[in-house]
Amino acid sequence: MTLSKTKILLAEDDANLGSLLKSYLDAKGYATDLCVNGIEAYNSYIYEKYDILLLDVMMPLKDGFTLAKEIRKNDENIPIIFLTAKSLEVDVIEGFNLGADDYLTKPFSMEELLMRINAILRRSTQNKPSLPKDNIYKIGSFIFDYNHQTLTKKDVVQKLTYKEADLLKLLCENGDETLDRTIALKKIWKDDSYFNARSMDVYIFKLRQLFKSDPKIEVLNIHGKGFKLIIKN
Amino acid sequence: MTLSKTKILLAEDDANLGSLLKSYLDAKGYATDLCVNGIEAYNSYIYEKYDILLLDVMMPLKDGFTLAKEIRKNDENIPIIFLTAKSLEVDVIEGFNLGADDYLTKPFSMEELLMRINAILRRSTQNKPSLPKDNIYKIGSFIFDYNHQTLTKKDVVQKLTYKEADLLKLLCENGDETLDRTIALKKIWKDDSYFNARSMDVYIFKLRQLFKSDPKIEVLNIHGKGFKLIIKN
DNA sequence: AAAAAATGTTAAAAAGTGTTAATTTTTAAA
DNA sequence: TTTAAAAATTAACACTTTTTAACATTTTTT
Repeated sequence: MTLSKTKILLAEDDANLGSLLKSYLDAKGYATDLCVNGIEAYNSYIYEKYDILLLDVMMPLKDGFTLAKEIRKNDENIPIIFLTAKSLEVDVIEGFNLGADDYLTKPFSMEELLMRINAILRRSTQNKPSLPKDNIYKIGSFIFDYNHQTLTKKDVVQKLTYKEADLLKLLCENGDETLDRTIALKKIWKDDSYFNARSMDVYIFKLRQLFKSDPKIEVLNIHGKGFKLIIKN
Repeated sequence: MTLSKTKILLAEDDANLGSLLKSYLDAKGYATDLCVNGIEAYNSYIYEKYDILLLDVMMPLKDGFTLAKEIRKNDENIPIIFLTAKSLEVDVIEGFNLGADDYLTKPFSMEELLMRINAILRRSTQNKPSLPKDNIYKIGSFIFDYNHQTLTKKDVVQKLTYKEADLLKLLCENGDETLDRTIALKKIWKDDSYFNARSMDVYIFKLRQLFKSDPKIEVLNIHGKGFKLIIKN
């Protein structure tokens, strides 16, 4: 399963900064389209579906504010971050009045930009159509319902404990990627220590017990990294 | 009808800046609680329900980052803006890693702060369940009226005790989030002790008894954390 | 190949919760 | 003010979940 990447539209007329940002963001796993002026950016926006827009305010042909105004006519909701060298108060206010989610003044660190992008995406993608999260996963011949903490096979309902359910959910969410030990420990146990790690190993064992009736399901250990849930067919 | 205001928790040890911000925000229609140190802010957080937290990073007794870490254990989702005089890169990164939504470096204009608060609230309140009218909640086939302390099914009216009603209200307010034991104990019993915790367990049992005629309603225990009211469909 | 590190497995200890009933405290009626 | 009823707390015991400990096995490093 290939998870589709988050799409970013970057409108920046400074070629150096633009390509630097694009390659940084792409390296971080995003799919970034770089446009060098407002017209080009608008065309890209029309033809592609983006998750977030990074707009330079001062650009040739069409400035960032005008561009944002046009885009907002189509989409009230798409996240926008303005990037600008100007730090005049009035501009910041105007930016936010256009429904901006953030307003960064150059120079900024790329890492901070990344953090801010993620902070916004965290909120904007969780409110997507699938609003009430079902949290129901199909695992081989089993149905795993996280909200009700149950694992069902045919008509046999198995009640899961909180930790079992949490760990299984993390494994499910990771698809065929490896779930890192440290990530799981921080998310579920809130702390990555020796004993918590051993506790997690016990839970991995318990999950394997739960699934042992279905030989197609395997909780694979990646030595020194973590675990991966694979469903053979 | 009095529309309830958006509640802001402002933790700022500089008394001048603090009261300036509070009066500005209050004038803009928010209900702002000002705390002058991290401990006080944590207590306010426990006892009140806020829509957004503005945390100074450097505060006496407990710094903003530590405070945020503790709060995040209870609520992964509540919006947090850090306010700080430090502009060191590493702090910004740490702030966002704690799940911050924004990070403002002093001095900032109050208008910009307001804009940033609104930009975040716009996204975070989108998926909030609409507030119940007059403290009346629909729970599966039951109607729970907090003001009258009654639980009604069809035409059968059950009178609830104070503690039953208080606890049920907290569970309802939490939606499908887990109601933390410690939070419930501090809010209802005013003190988190062993015996109060056992008392609360007895009340959980009583609530389950009240709902046992509707198998779709479940008061789920999250081991070591608290309880969660879920309505199956 | 031996040592070290990581993981698998099982069992016991510790912590937390469910349930019932007795006791104490509070409330409201006489 | 006294007293019965209701509400809340405390106690007791059963049970569940999680952690810790111990030892076996596998994988990686030296």
